[in-house]
Amino acid sequence: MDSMQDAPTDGRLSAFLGYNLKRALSVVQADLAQALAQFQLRATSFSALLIVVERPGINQTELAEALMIERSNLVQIIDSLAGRGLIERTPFPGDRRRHALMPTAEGEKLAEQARAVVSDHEDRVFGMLTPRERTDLHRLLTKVRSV
Amino acid sequence: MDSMQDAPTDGRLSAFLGYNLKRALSVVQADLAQALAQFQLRATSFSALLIVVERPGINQTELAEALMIERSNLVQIIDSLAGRGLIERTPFPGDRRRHALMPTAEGEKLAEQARAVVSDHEDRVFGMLTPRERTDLHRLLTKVRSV
DNA sequence: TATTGTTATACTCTATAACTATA
DNA sequence: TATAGTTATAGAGTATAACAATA
Repeated sequence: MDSMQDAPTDGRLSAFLGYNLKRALSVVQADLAQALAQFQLRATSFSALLIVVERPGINQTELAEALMIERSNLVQIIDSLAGRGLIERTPFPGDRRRHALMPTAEGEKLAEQARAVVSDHEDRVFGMLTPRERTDLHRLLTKVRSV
Repeated sequence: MDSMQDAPTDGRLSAFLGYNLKRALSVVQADLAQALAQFQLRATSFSALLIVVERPGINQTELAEALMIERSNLVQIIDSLAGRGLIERTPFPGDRRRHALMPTAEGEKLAEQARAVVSDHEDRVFGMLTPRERTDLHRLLTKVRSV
């Protein structure tokens, strides 16, 4: 059969989708980390910044839910972004427990620059896929993640 | 257009393939960890055991390369599997620096049981995909991971 | 009583440097 | 000099419990 694959060094593990998912992600993450280093952003702080720019006024509980991380682990990420003047914790109208997270002008500018760099990164690491394959992969991953 | 998606709470982040890759993997990993808990195996120790069963006599450097992890981080994984009598470090013929890793009978048995459980796990987390979609996803991930 | 943000803590995963014994 | 296995360590990611302020 010409659908036989060359035996990879990780053998039948390669038959598992989950294993290939992990190996693919590790390739992508390594390139992304390098791409974001110039902005001193990690993957999660980039994601957090992007959402604050897109949904100004969001609070930390909502942001943690959107990113699917713990509230407690978000604190230091917000601390870092706020410390660099990229976002601000402002009073939340009508509820003094909450902080309305707002991007600064500088934060919006950096978010846009970083977004372009991440777009280039995606073209790089997914460049071996045809446009059709990329939309297929996107659709399949979306299905899996929303189980 | 009916290809419009409902706006997800993570907004335009969802347009990035890498982000969906990460979210999909986190769903898969959570289910896998639960599935392997009954064997007191983690994802990586399961993978290591499977490869030793498949490639008896492999040494630690080769195993680390096959799993794409650091040799140093493999040591405790091997310690744990060996401590449970699932594999053994045996003398490597002709080179006393190396260990030839060999599965025990019990190790082979557990590997087979765990493999079946992981197969069920994959049917569970990828069950919303058609067989065709699953092979498509496998092919696309293999392309990405081998960049 | 419940929620928001926060602190502290612990566990896993990952990466690097340095050591030993062997080659 | 180089390689295989090992130890120690530090950074990052992740999860849980508990607290103060506020609702």
